[in-house]
Amino acid sequence: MPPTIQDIARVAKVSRSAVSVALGPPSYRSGTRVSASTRSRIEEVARKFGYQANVMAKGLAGGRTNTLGILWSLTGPHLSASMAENIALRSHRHGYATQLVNHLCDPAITLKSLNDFKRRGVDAVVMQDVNGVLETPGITKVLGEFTAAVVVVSTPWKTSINQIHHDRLPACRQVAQHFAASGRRRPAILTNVGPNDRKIQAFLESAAQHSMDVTNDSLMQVPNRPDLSSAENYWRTLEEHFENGRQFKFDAIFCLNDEGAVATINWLARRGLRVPDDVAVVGFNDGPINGFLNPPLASVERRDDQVAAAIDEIIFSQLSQSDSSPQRRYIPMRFAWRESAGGEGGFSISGGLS
Amino acid sequence: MPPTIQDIARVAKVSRSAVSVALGPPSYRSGTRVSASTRSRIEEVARKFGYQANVMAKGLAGGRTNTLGILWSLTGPHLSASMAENIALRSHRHGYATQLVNHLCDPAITLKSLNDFKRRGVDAVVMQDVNGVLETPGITKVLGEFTAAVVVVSTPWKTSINQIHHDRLPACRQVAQHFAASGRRRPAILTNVGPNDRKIQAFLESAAQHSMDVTNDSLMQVPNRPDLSSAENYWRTLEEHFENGRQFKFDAIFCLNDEGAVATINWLARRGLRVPDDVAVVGFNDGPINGFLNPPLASVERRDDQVAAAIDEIIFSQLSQSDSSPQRRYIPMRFAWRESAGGEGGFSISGGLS
DNA sequence: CTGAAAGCGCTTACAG
DNA sequence: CTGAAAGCGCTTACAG
Repeated sequence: MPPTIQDIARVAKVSRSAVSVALGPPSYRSGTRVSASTRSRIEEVARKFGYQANVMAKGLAGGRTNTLGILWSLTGPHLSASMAENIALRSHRHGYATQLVNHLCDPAITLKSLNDFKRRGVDAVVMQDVNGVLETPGITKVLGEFTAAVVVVSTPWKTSINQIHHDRLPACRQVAQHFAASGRRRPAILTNVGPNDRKIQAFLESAAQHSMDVTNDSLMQVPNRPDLSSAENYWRTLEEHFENGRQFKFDAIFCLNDEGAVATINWLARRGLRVPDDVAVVGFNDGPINGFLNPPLASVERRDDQVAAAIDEIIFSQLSQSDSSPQRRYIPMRFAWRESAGGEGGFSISGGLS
Repeated sequence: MPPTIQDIARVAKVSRSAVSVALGPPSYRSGTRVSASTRSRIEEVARKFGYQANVMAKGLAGGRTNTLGILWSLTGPHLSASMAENIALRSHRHGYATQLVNHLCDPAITLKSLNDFKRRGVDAVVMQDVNGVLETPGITKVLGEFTAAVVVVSTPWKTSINQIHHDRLPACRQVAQHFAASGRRRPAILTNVGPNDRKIQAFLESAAQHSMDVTNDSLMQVPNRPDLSSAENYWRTLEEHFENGRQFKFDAIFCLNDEGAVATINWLARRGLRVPDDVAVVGFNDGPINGFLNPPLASVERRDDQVAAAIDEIIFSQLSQSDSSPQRRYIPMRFAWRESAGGEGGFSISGGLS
């Protein structure tokens, strides 16, 4: 029903191959060429017919499908979903469709999805490393089979695959520094362990270095309860931790997501503790309402837009050129001061870091 | 490199067509059949080889690609992104890949994307109607060309395409009823106009019916400022509206998203107005932290999970059977009471609605 | 019940 | 500089 390369060839009075070459990317011109005049004639006819190459045929015959595969963890606080959306939007601007897969941090799903991308002729892949999914055997090999591939990692990875190091640790240290610099003494960090171990360590080490009171109690573990929202989960964790009138002794809490921080502030309020006067609270991810909460919620800014821009740049430059020397980018998250953190903003941004 | 149908055929000592038929869905068996014994032999070989059909070849030859296209508006408050993610996850459970496109509420992009889905062999489509995107000429026709298609609409649509009516209006009326029943007299609704006109009307009409004071001022327009977050935008709108000491006279505000409601509460607090004592506030979308805000934020529950389940059911039943009589579902949003709305919960849910 | 053949719409060597 | 041909890996009539 839609016009094929055959139709264009007939009307333009050339062979099908001429059409293919004329309409394809410069790379098709290898060995074979079409004169500028026939080329523009072909383009004219194609435009008139509204010709769009059949993607499956192109892919099957060895050409590009103009498809980007996105392999992301979309569960949990919604920000990761908006990240995927950002990448998809940029991809479409380049004329690329996107296939979206939630790898759920599962190595088996990850590998299976990458192979599925191959069978589907996906040209390039961007994937997020979570929970060491990249350790999956064979993953480097299959990533290498795509025309372009980028991984977003929280820890540098020892391969030649393009990577963006989206570093959480400097921000964790900044939070500790800010607490110390603004006079807090008894810090705590509230999160689920496993994926967050390095953040926990960075925060607590930095807190200890600044002579704060770091004890075993400073880490309050939030269990994994996928049926609960983060807020609910944090709230219950605090309830369980301090039931039977057990003393709450902290003056600064770092929550590893904003929802949990909101719940924490609420919980503190019901205990008669004020934020930031009695307890400083900092969240993570810096959601768009943080500035309008009461008190405004300090957080860690992800800078996902920068990550998306870097992905865009790497993928589409390698997709258009044949030069594909491995690329590396570094994008650190950073502490975003607001009143809930206590003290003053300028303090930690300049003084605190100097 | 990966095994082809040819390889399987050779080892199983049958023809390629036999393999195709044996491994394909029941529909392939039309006219042609394979004995149970050869079939299981073929399946055995395929399993041993880890055979996965090449999707592009399948699609090109007229078969299914096991791909679902998702055409959604992903901008704005992040909830829509998590909706797309929900659909994608369900799709993968059925062995279907997903192509995600943000149609940005633009008719041209919508039509272009649907055609692109066709060229790519996408089997089924689910799309969200926003801003009357479905009015685009030719859209019914192209939707009909897919094996299955579902649209999610806020107003019933007069075609035979499968549709899910995700109705916002009952919830808007419930909010008005609740305000009236709990003694409020001067309601306002705060939102951008255009896409929300029918919600505004439902709210204000219902408020008037319950003898509240509805005036021209009751609608406070939030301008479209895509560079601002919703919270920021609502805040500024209130500032602009009541600058120069202009009197704030409302005792109940309905904000058409939660972020805006959070900003509104913050703005009221700075004016010395308490929620809900002086002003009742209700948001929209019922985000996961609403219950942990101070005061807990009443809202409108979208029930997106129900919508996703309905999409799943319709799409994949039509994809597996050839029966495809048009389906319709009705899923109303509903008012979710919390303290910011004033009065009492049971009140509006039972008494308020009776 | 099974196999040989044509064809889906492209790309890419390979001759001219 | 251009065209005829083979082939990508499948599905689906169509003969046997």
